Amino acid sequence: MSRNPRKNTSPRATIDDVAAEAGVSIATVSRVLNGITHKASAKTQQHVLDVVARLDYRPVHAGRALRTMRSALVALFVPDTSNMFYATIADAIASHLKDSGSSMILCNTRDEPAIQDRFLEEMESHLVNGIVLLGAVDSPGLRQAVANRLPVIFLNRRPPAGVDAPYIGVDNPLAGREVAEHFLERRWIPAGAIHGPLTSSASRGRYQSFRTQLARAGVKLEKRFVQPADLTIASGYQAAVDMLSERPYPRAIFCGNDLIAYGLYWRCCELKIRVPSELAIFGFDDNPLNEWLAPWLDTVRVPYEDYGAAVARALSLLSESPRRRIPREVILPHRLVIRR
Amino acid sequence: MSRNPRKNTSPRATIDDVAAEAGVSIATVSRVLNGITHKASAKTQQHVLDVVARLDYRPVHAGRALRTMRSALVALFVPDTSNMFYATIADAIASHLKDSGSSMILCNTRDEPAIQDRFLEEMESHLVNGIVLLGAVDSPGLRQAVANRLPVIFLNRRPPAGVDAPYIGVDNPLAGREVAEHFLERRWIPAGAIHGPLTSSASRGRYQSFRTQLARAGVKLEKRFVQPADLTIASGYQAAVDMLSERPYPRAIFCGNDLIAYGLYWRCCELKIRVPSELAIFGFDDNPLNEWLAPWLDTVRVPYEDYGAAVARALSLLSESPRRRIPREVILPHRLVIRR
DNA sequence: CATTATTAGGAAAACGTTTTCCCTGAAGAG
DNA sequence: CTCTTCAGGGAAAACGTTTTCCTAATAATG
Repeated sequence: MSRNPRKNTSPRATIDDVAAEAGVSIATVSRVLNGITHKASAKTQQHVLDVVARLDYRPVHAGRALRTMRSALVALFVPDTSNMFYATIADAIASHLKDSGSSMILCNTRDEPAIQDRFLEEMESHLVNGIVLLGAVDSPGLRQAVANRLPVIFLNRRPPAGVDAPYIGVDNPLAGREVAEHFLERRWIPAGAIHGPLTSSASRGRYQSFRTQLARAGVKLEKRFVQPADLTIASGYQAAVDMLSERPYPRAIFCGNDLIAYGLYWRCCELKIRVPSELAIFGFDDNPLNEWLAPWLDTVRVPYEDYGAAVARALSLLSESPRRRIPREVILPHRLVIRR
Repeated sequence: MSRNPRKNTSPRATIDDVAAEAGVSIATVSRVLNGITHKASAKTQQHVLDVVARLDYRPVHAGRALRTMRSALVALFVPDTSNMFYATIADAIASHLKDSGSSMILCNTRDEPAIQDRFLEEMESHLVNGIVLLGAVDSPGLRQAVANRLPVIFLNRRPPAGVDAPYIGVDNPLAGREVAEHFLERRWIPAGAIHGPLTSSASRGRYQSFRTQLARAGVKLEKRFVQPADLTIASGYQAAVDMLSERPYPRAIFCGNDLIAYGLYWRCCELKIRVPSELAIFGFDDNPLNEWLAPWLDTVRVPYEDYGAAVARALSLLSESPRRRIPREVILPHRLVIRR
């Protein structure tokens, strides 16, 4: 019978109300709701479910979390919310999480270690079931978190050296080589590159293997045709200003991501450089806006949609067997997108 | 002294550990951490804080939530995560929430009532401190939620008729009138419009007062120069295909938002219509990408940044005085952005 | 028939907080 | 000196779950 006979004043029914109304104990209600079928007869189960529906009972997560020390929450860390590429991945992940009953807390780290660490602490306090680091940056708190066995997953950027945690992403070095091959086929020489921060494994992998693959074919990147940039439009624009300060221009430029490519394109417009006939631009990510706003852009398509399922799968493995071996990395397929 | 002498095996310290270590009761620890200064001497407070720091203690939210029936969570409902306009607002809100110690759960409703209702139920179970509806859609669950006194706030779109809840947003009808005035000044006649779903108070307000203001000056919108669309690029493109199927074209078109304008622009490019000299395009929102990708677009700037503070403020009012009168609406200033 | 195994379910402990009482000692008022 | 007030702090209840034991009745086995 109900444990707590006090009448419930709030508009919401609790498990006690359900138990009282159904004439069973709260243990039974809990078990039925959690699908523990072998502890209650079919008749009882159905009866409880009926009462649950009638009272519109829904368990409060806090109670469950307190008992099980696991919440129905997953945190997604994103370095830049304004990048649609990340937004799309966030959406894919959120929709898969919803299928497994979890909600997603969004944390914008702005690529700053201090902010990331504050969020890591906060998410630990929330007992989140997973911390998905889309574009993590190295930080003391990150290493601490992994050491404390927090359920972290690295997305898109590999864990920093010495940190052992699962990784999901594309094969950046392979993609970089393929882009180089494309440059060579098209005789896009001299070639240039505006690469992202080399502290990021993704940016580094793309750029370095692009460069070495060209070198293998005897093509050197001129020093002034290589510029670093942050992964933003503004930064790409600035790099373009520097690189295109005098002629001759490179025949084509490989950019660390699509936003950099947007910035470069803007500068090309200002300089009346025709894209791609005069100067071709190659990006990375295949930002969903490209189709409409950047038909001039060749790029590497990263399979957003697949991220959602991959993350959901990794998280479920992580939670059901925190200590067992789970795949250390999942490599998703990319694809070069060449626009006419 | 400590209530629970059992040794804590987990890596994380609990309030019991802190109390034991500091030689005080858990009540005192709790009070110190919550800033109840008049229940502990300054010396005790400092001592407790020292121990808290030494043990790296951080309260588990679930315990607190269970006791207080309020979590440190706020839900943000968004109709379309892939719209950078919404992403930017989400970011502004999240960063203000973080300042007040809350985290943000992101819910993508896809503008569908059924999905919105599922999220509403889920968020109620999470005991969220606020549900911020950025672009709400009418639904049974929404009315239920307001009736149940859930802490909802309407952003950008007003609550549906008969629903009493606070609203934060711009003055859409005023903006629509101003755009009409601009059209008249520039002699942009004949004018056209691709408006968003008229079920949305925002889309309706913009479009209708644009139309009536033109009418007041004796300018009628021709029927074939008015098309409905969803607030997406693809839908804007489709509307443009229909509207521009034959000449003559309108001199300028007012779009329900910037994404529609992007779709329209794409069609103009296909048809070799010069923008804006031949056909001017006016959008709404001032998508952050415009600066770089859509220099041809005039638009209405909605003050993203102000949304964060306004929401944080409304939420704090809502939580500290759930029944007291709080402002029924907060109107933020907009501004016409006219690009050369 | 006597024993054992199984099924169905309940009582109560636990999870980590906050908060309501309550108590003690000391200071202040008369 | 007695009475009141107040500052400082503790014990324990409560929040809503899940889960570990435990028990009673029934079914299976010898």
